[in-house]
Amino acid sequence: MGYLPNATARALKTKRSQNIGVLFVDTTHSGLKHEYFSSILDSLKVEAERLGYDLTFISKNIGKFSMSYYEHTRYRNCDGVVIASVDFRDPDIISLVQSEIPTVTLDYVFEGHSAILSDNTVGMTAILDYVYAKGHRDIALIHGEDTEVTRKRVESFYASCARLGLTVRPECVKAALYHAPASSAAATRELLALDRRPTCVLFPDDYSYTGGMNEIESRGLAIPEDISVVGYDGISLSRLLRPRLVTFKQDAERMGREAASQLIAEIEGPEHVPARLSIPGVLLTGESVAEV
Amino acid sequence: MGYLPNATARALKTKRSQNIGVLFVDTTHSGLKHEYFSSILDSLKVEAERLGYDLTFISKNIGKFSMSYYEHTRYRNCDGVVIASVDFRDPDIISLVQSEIPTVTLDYVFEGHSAILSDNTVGMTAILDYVYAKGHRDIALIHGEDTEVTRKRVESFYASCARLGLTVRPECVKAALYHAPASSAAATRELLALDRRPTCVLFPDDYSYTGGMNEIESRGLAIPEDISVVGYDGISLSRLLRPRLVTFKQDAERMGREAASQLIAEIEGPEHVPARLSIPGVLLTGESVAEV
DNA sequence: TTGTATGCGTTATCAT
DNA sequence: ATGATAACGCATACAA
Repeated sequence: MGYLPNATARALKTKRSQNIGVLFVDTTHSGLKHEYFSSILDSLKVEAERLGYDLTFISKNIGKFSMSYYEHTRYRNCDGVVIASVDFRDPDIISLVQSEIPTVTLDYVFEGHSAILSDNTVGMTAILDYVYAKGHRDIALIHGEDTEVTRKRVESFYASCARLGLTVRPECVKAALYHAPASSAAATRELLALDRRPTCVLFPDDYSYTGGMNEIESRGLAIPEDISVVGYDGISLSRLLRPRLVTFKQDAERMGREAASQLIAEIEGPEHVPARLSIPGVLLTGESVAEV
Repeated sequence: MGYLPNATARALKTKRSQNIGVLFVDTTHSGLKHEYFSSILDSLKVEAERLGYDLTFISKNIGKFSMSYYEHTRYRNCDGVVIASVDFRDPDIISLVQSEIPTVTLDYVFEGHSAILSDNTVGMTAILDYVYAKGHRDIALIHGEDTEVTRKRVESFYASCARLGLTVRPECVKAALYHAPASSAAATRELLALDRRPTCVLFPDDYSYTGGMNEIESRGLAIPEDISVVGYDGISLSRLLRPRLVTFKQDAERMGREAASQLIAEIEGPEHVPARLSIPGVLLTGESVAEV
């Protein structure tokens, strides 16, 4: 009969807000535009709402006042925080994680805290097995900036090459930035200028690949006839490019869902033990890798 | 010295939460994955935070309890709500807008309330002028589901054709769904089956176009040699497809920013008069429209 | 079972 | 100016 509960008053009393903080920092100002992250956010939202929680974005600055993430989380009384797409070495992030507030990180592990991980080791292994089976023996890698994800993929790249008996030429491993086509374009330019061109190039992600794609095509080279390429992420773009891009699809939808349920389990049952979930992906084939 | 303000207690006292509700309902479960909307959300977030407000998602159900949008907004004590990507004829939306809570809608006008509008009339006009200049006289339109945006575009399509002296064949205007490649694929199939094939097809949006693209290519037809195509939105995908898609870019970044500043102006100054902002876009050219 | 006081952390008001 | 106090709306603990 017209009565409306008031979450504010309830939260003040119970110390529980039924509200989850979300940390999506647009490092490169592409946080939410990256389909991998927007998919995670989407499923995170759906699952959190299903379990009775709302989502609030947590930022460093609220107006003129600058707060730490921890302070902002406390300020908003969030019961827990999902941390994704940030610099995990930021002391501010570290102190949030080490506080009393339950946290779940995506694609990064803090010892003793829950983490949802895309299996980058398996992903890179699957890619190398695929291109090896296609006959490639001289494979270049363009990797993203130095993060835990990158380290996993690079390690797996070297390990797989060793297992397959491939020698990796140092000049064929280039550093670039994630989700930045121009950066991968520059790395591609260097690879194409080598005396002996690799037969296949692995890109940091599907979107970055488009920078390399333009670079290759503008030189009059054909994909995959002249050079083979592989992406990472498996976003819808990879299905729409021609030739269709071989890539490793990360199950972003499941990652968001698991992050929500894991965090809420921790909020509601403090005895709940932190878990480390590795979410499997799947190799998507296409026409971007030639048989050699 | 370790003192932390508590937004909950402050909100309880002041009736102001410095928190803005966001309504992004995944009608087709693609809400946040649509680059147009994720761009809006991104810039909305940045601007709101700059002005000292946080963002909380508002949904219909919070756990087992089902609430109206209005109830949910009150429950969370939101100072205002940004409404995007929803069914604006939903009575629940209408009662939220008609309540005492300040609202700003995107791409829809409620009389007496603020709205941020992408200029669909100008967009469609620009497209028709462009394809007319390229020599096309037999143009087909695949439009999205019945919304205000669609109505604007369809009206502008007919008006532009009339102005240019083009006759529109009824069988060349097809209904499909936004952001649903399969739906546009079906419409494309019907158009291709016509005795007299139109020389140019306008799609509901860039992403939907990919459904039509596959349909056209699978018939062995070439774009734009056999048939010309135009998208809408100007998302990054449109710059990456080959041939590059002619499309009308909506300034999503500015729309999000204006929505935030407009809503906050209204929250902070109740005397603030509701505004109707039309945000201009720009035609992006490509190679998807042939000279005929 | 049903009802009534107390306090959560703020801000605003009032008296000093 | 400075400091004490009531009230915001709810949940909880306790009394009836």
